[in-house]
Amino acid sequence: MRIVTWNINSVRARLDIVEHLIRTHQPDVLCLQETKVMDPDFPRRFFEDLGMPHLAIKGQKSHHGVAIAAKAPFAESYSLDWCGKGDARHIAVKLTTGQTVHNFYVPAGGDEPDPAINDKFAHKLQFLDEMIEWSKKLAEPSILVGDINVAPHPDDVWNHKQLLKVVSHTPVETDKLFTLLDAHQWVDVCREIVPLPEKLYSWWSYRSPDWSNADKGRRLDHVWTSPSLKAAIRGAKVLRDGRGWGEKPSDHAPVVADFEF
DNA sequence: ATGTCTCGGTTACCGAGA
Repeated sequence: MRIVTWNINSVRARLDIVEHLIRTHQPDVLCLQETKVMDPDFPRRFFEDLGMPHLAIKGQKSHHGVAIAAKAPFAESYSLDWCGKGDARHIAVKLTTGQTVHNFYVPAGGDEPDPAINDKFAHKLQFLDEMIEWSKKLAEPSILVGDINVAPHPDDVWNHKQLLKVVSHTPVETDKLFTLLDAHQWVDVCREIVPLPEKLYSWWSYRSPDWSNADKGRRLDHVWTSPSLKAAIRGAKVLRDGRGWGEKPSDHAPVVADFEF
């Protein structure tokens, strides 16, 4: 079972590289974030034609939006609301093999890491708090993927010291992420395969010219599993090359995880 | 402070969000 997560930064603007990902890496379950499309306009036919006709989508106009496409049917699917905002940041599917896949797009949090003056940062912290409470009560076996918008470890960013005051790597965010990991004893799948202190990133800003050479990356995209699924992990990798696919790449690379089930 | 993208509203650019 191959599960891939990718922040696509508008699915309709990047159908060419979504097709490339599906053809070259053959995910069984593809989780997308920032689809930026309302549900009636989602390119269903495109995924059907590529052999992934089973879709669970939660979109809204212009911003956010999540989707799961799969080769095989789901047992069920649903979306949860976070922070009472009614926005499109979560979609879940229960696989017929028994595991539930939760696909998240956590708020980015704006520029200023101070909840007193930045509502977007306050929203991000509240969102993570709700994920912590939810994780405490969550049933196994679960898989959590998506753009969490936090790079937890010093080796998840290109320069730990320089990023301590930059939203995505501030202590208040990384502390919450470790509390969140603890809340379900989540297994950080990529770090099982690529252990610390090796550097590992999944996002490189559009604003950094020559992104690959500069390599000012951050690991914002994650795949976590319940403890009971740890023995089923068979591999994981960030498709770094994916950051450069197409004429107009996403600023995120796809993350691939393989399981024996 | 800057850099660069997408989307949508009102246009052949601009503001917001990331």
